[in-house]
Amino acid sequence: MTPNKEDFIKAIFELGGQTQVVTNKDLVRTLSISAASVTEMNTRLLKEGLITHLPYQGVILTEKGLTIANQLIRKHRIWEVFLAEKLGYDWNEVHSDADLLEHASSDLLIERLNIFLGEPTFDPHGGVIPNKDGSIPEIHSTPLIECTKGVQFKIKEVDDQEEFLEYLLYKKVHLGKEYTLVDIEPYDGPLTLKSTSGEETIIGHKAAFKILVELID
Amino acid sequence: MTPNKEDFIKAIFELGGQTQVVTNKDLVRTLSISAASVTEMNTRLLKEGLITHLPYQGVILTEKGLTIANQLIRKHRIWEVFLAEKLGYDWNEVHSDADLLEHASSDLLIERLNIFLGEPTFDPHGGVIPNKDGSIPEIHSTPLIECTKGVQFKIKEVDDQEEFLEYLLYKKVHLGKEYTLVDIEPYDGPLTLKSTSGEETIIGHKAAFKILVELID
DNA sequence: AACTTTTTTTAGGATAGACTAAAAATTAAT
DNA sequence: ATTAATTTTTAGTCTATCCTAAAAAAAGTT
Ligand SMILES: [Mn+2]
Ligand SMILES: [Mn+2]
Ligand SMILES: [Mn+2]
Ligand SMILES: [Mn+2]
Repeated sequence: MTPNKEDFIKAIFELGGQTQVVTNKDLVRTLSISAASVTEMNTRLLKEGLITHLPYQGVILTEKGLTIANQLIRKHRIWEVFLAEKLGYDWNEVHSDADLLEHASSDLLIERLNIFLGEPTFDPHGGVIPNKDGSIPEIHSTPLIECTKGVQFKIKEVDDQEEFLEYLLYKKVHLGKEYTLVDIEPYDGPLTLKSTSGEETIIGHKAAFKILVELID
Repeated sequence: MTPNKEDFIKAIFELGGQTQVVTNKDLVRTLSISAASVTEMNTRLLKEGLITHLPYQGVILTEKGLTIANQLIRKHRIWEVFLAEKLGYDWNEVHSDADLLEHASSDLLIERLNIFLGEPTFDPHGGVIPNKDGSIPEIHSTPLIECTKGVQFKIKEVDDQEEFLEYLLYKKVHLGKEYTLVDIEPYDGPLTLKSTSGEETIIGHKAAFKILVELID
């Protein structure tokens, strides 16, 4: 296993490759490599039994590939917790360093780091940290976009694109914060949130897809 | 710069390449690669102006190469401090993980980690941590082998080969510990040390080359 | 159904790194 | 001074990863 293969498998997973066929096009866009390189990498991973390949359609992860993806994500997210909690990174800064460190971490290192961090369950974006064996703890949260006017909720997880995190930082939206959804405009209009302390925040319709919340009874 | 090049330059430095010519043979032994691969890497580094090459003799680091070596050693040693102090590694365990992490560390990460660790001066083996700009703080210690019978000293630095560190762990020799050199046998014989608490430790002649001490007046 | 656009694959190359085997140069030993 | 042993270099391959350009297949449009 090499860093490139690991990142490739992780990309397939993040594009839904556990359940759906992921197209070469998507991987070209995500990894910023040529279409030819994607075809090549597919061939390699197929030979190693990490993916199933449907010619001219795309790829799906095998059980083996899925385990590798989740173990890499475990490393990535544990490093993110370290960077955020111990080194004072903001949540929009952690991604690129964790993306390198994840490939330079022995299993022993990760386990010791995990203990040092107090065996966290979530990364700084609310992403759940997979178990050592590659399995994933069950989580129970709803996309904000599916909420109806009037409900109360708590922020549980957000998309980890750097620009989106900067946007949330600007909007003062962070994990654990509680709001009431006071308004949601039709025709893909904006959402108005009101925090427990009374400030109102307006966020765009598309942002509401990238925020997962837990409803408060 | 790639991990391989970095490690190669570091190896040249550790073999004395700042001042002496380092032979291909030495690099073959240190890096466990073929002689042909050493010649090849020499050609590459020469082209980049990181080394001076004397055909059929060996290589010396240029200023540029030296800076890269010291900056890599800085990263390596800062990681070693982290592994030992925060994750509970013994001093014989830190090397291999630090050897990977050093290549996956942005400058920003290292500076933040350095601050988190309290800007340490030495690594767990007493090796001095180079400055950010690649310069090296002056240090003042003597090889134990050069000490004479009767002197008192404090352990300042030890060779960082894994087996040697295990040996020292077994002999209960650690950084900062103070001893009196009660006996040193002629004909490359053993040395007898007596700690302040009274225990006597006998160590081999060759081990005394790998231990640096500071004399206590 | 035929034409156009998009996507995937193939073909042909490039670079970094590492290997073995053979040739050339240097050093050591008669 | 030869010969022998060691070390370095060259030549020829290999794998992983990336690329561009062209061909083939699939999807979209009239
Ligand atoms: Mn990565
Ligand atoms: Mn994350
Ligand atoms: Mn290294
Ligand atoms: Mn060290």
